[in-house]
Amino acid sequence: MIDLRTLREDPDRLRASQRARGEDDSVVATLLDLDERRRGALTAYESLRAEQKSVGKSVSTSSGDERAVLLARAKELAAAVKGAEAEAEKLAKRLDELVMSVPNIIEDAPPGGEDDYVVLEEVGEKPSFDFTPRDHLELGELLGAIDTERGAKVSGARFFFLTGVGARLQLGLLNMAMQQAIEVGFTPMITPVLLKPEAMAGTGFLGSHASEVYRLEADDLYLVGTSEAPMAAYHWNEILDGGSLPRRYAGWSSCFRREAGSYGKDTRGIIRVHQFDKVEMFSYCRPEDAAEEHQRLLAWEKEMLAKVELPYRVIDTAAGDLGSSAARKFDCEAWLPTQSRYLELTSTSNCTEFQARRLAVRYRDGEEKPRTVATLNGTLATTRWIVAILENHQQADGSVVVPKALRPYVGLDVLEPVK
RNA sequence: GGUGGAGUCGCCUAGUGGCCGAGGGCGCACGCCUCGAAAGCGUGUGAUGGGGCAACCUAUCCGUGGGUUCAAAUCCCACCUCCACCGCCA
Repeated sequence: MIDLRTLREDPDRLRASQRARGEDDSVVATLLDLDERRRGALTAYESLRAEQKSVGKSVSTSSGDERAVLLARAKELAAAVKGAEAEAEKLAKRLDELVMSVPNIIEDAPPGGEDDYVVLEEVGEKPSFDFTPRDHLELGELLGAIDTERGAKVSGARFFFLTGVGARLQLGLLNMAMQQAIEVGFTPMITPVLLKPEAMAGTGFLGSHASEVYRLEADDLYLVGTSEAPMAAYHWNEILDGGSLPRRYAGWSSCFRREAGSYGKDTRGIIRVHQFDKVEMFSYCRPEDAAEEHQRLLAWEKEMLAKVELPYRVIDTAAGDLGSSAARKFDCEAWLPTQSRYLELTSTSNCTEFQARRLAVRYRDGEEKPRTVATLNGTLATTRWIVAILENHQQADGSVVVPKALRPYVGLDVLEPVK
């Protein structure tokens, strides 16, 4: 959620951000008005309550007629306090709901919608084949690595089995990601994948993306779409020691997505699936360090992409295409030879204090007042990477060369067809 | 799933309707004492919202949410978490 104090001091910043996202900027005026009325109602309630407390006190020390008079007055006040409190709460609730619906204030993201991204960099060379390249599913079946047919039989569309070298490839890839993270000081984590409603709502995943989330009705729990959610909620309602920042976690989890509304899109293979595995970086840091931390996360993503020797580009996502928590987002997209397009492999977001404010994650230096931390996240590896690895490193006979850095983790230099 | 017990300020604990506007201890900070330190003594000690240039003032917070009452840490209801035991189970 955005900070009301910042809003009061500099409402134009939010107006500009809303416009860049292509959203309504009149919400600012509504917010300011509601905020003022709420503060007025709060003051009114507080003075009534103070009087009620002092009159109540004197009831206990008085007797006889005096006591009867005071008691009558106290009863009046009790009713008035109740009314004033209800009014203040009503306004606070309305303000709260409105504040929660406002997305984060962007930081330097290019204005516009989905297609208005800016390409920051292109890395590596797209492969050229002297044969007709096979797509990842054809390769996966040839290698005995991917079984979508049985995935569909057992669980339905957009489910799959990783078998044999497919399973080995994923384990190797994610292990390599974990190892890299550990080497630069991340705390490795294996997180819960079921979250309570409050935790899920706190991380912002029940907003506009609520229909993407699986819910277990009988237990009132949600399946996470990314370990960002449990890692963000990890320090929920805590005050961290300022000296411990930045705190970096690398979470390994399965991720679950309903993919509602994506019917007919990426239906072949394992590009868009209901369940996959991911190693995610998550960082808690001081707000003034967040932009720099964002660059670090991006650099670590690029390091991973270099290790698997994929051609890719880095894009600066446009404001209108950011999630509600993100102030800025960089995606790394690998080249997909058989579709002649780029496919998102990583995504790193700077959520500034937006996510942490809602979850009340703060830090303190010495005797100073607690301040809200900034949170950031970024992808280190996912199941989807297998798609790009298979396609880019394939050979004419259907075998796939394992990138050098990955070999020790997979235990194979080349994946050979099994049929 | 069942039964019983417990949740109070960073930690331990007092607290059975108004003297709790939460007491004490530990810890921590500052001061006194000391050549210096320890011990001892004294003072202070959280979060959040609102008001104020500020010192400060004010409201809320005793697991959470409701309720009773002029008044709730205290009484009532529901829920959550932890502990113990029983049952079931990978």
